[in-house]
Amino acid sequence: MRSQSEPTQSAGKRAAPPYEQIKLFLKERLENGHWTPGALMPSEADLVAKFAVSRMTVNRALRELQLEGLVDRVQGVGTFAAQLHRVSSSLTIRDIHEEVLERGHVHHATVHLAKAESASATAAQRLGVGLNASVFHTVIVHYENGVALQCEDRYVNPECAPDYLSVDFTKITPTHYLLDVAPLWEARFAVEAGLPTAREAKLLGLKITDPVLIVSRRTVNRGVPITQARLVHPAGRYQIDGVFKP
Amino acid sequence: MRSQSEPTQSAGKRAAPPYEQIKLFLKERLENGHWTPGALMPSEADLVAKFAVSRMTVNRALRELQLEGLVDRVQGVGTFAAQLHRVSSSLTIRDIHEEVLERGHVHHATVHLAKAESASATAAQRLGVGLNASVFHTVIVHYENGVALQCEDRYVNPECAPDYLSVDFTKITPTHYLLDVAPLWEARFAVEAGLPTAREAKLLGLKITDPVLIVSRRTVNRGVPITQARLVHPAGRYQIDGVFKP
DNA sequence: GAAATATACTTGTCTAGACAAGTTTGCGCA
DNA sequence: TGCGCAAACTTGTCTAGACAAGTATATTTC
Repeated sequence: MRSQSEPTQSAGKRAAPPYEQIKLFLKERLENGHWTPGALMPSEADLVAKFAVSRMTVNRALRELQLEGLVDRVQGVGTFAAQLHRVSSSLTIRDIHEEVLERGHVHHATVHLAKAESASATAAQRLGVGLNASVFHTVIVHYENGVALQCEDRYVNPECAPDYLSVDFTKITPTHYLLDVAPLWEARFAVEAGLPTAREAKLLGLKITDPVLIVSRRTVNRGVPITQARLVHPAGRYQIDGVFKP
Repeated sequence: MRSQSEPTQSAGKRAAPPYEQIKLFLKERLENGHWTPGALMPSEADLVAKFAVSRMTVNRALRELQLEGLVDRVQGVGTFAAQLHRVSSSLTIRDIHEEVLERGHVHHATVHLAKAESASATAAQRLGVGLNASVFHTVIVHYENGVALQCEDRYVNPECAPDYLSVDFTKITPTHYLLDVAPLWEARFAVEAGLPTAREAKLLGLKITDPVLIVSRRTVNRGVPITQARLVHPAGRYQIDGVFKP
């Protein structure tokens, strides 16, 4: 017969493995403030005794909480409840198509430019290639339920995606396509406010004095630039959201 | 004598433990494209043989790569190189003081409002408390090297931080203070472009037609609202950056 | 040739040690 | 009373199994 604190099995659906039950127990204690940030938590030995499991099982639970940023561990000292500021302020920028679908809305795109060019100084600087290098350049507008949501101005390195220009970007986003053909290993991006260019204003149905949210993103693999995109969104029509709840 | 592929120890500094060496080996192979996303990677048994370690050691390496989003694992099938789009698009919003210091610059703050109020409809809605509930309200401008960078308009729940108004916010940021006294467990935030209010424009030295980057952030613990902040940044003076490189 | 079954392979998870390494606490001695 | 050392506690990491559970492959049977 298992002790009261021993990881148990419920009727019907399979119970979570003991290491997950221990994680959940500790998470709940953290959530209800039993240990405020900086507070010392029970040692591995304590938890081994409490849950009647092996130390490796307890260790896995604690290490995963540590990797999730919920606890801090110091060799020889102990395990402490963590302050959650850093982990609670993370957010993820999504592919526009996926984002719109997740809202239960309809995404469509119109292609306004798709051609090979010699890189201008701006293009070269944005993509990280040499002046006059051959680059692919697309300008696409994305809509949610018929409303312009994003103007995507993108340069692509032909070396990484030679067939880029033959793709129908009314059916698949460049982001999605490039994921398949040009896997990334590094990315840099920035989020800022600004004003649209005249062209962007026109494509988005804005005045050039209307504020926009600009996400710039550049991806690289093995030192080779893959793509650089400038994603422009009308203020009031688009925001990036984040939620944190362990 | 250790085999060629056995985790080894280098002269001088202590070698990484075997599980970390295996992670590094696999990361390097992933980085150089040896396995492109979706490709099947060696099984745990293969890696056990290759590195002459126990299966638990290999398992830990793979599981941590999985938690970092670099590989996908399917029980009974195998381990696969992951597509990195989602994990590569994450970024973290920092405390302004810490961010400025990290750039090697000087941060200072001026306090323009710090008082207890009855929550207006706007304040109540923003913080998630009842209309006319007592709330603390501060308006603070943060500078980097003397240049206004952020106007912070914040409401705080007195229940969570009763001594909030007695704090000198020219010496510590509200974010930092609240971290200590009112640990969070949940957070919601949004990043968008917009225009400043007349007051924000004045405090930031802007015209009300100048675009701004607005970060809204609300934190909660055990269902109780802690704080809500509207952080307004002049376009051109501030951006949120992210870098991804496993 | 298809279906059923067995076998093999793979990940998921656990145990019960073990030793390394770091830190804290307690004890003995000057 | 303070210092040095030993003991105890704690996390870091590893081993060598073991069994569970999922999937893929091979074999057997109809």
